[in-house]
Amino acid sequence: MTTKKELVENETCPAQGLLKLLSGKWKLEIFRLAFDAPVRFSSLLRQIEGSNKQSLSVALRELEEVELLEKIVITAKPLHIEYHMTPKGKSMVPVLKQLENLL
Amino acid sequence: MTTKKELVENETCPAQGLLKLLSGKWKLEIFRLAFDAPVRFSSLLRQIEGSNKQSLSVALRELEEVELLEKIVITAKPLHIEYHMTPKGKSMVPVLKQLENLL
DNA sequence: TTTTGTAGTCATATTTTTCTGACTTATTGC
DNA sequence: GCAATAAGTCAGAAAAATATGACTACAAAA
Repeated sequence: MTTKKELVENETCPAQGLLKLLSGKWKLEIFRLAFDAPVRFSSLLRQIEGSNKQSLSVALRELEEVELLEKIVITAKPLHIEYHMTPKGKSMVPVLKQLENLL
Repeated sequence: MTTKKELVENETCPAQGLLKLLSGKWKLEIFRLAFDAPVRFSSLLRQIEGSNKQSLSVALRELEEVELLEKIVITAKPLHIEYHMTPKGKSMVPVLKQLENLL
């Protein structure tokens, strides 16, 4: 059995794991949209042009696995699913902003 | 003609470009080693196990292009080449460290 | 002068990531 | 009941990233 911690410890560079959390063609964009408001599968598919079901599906699952997003089933009116940014996700935002300012 | 700035502005998410600077299998490790001391092609090839000439060559060129490393020809004794971390590179280090602490 | 070390390039494989299109299950609106 | 929307899965195709092995050019050492 391989835990998340072991995976990170196997990395030669500690930041590598962190960078990986957001590596992938669509993850960062999904993440940014989720910062503004909870996101939904079907609207992401429409909003993010050039994206596709499969890739978004994988990206959302992985963002969930690393606990940057949380999947929530809304059992109201038109019953749907939302992905919310977690506290861990929120904690990354200021660091990412710093990165932006560096360029 | 496409400038670096245009490329960045085409990104939907501003941090995307930044994350890309260090995306790739070996870049972050090269970058970390270059923080400790200037690095050389042949020693990287020995130090970074699992790596190969081609990939290191490409990674070094790209790190140079985005101005995180600078290539310097040492015309002394055994005439060789060193890659030095630039001020821009150095400025990223504390942000990367913050990222590490986030996990 | 033949070998060794450094710093690569080039063409070609192999691997990994991403995309496409068909299909599924459940709910809701008409 | 019938079509539409939401949220996917799956197999296979295409594209992008990495790796391999052969080769080059130059300098220095034996």
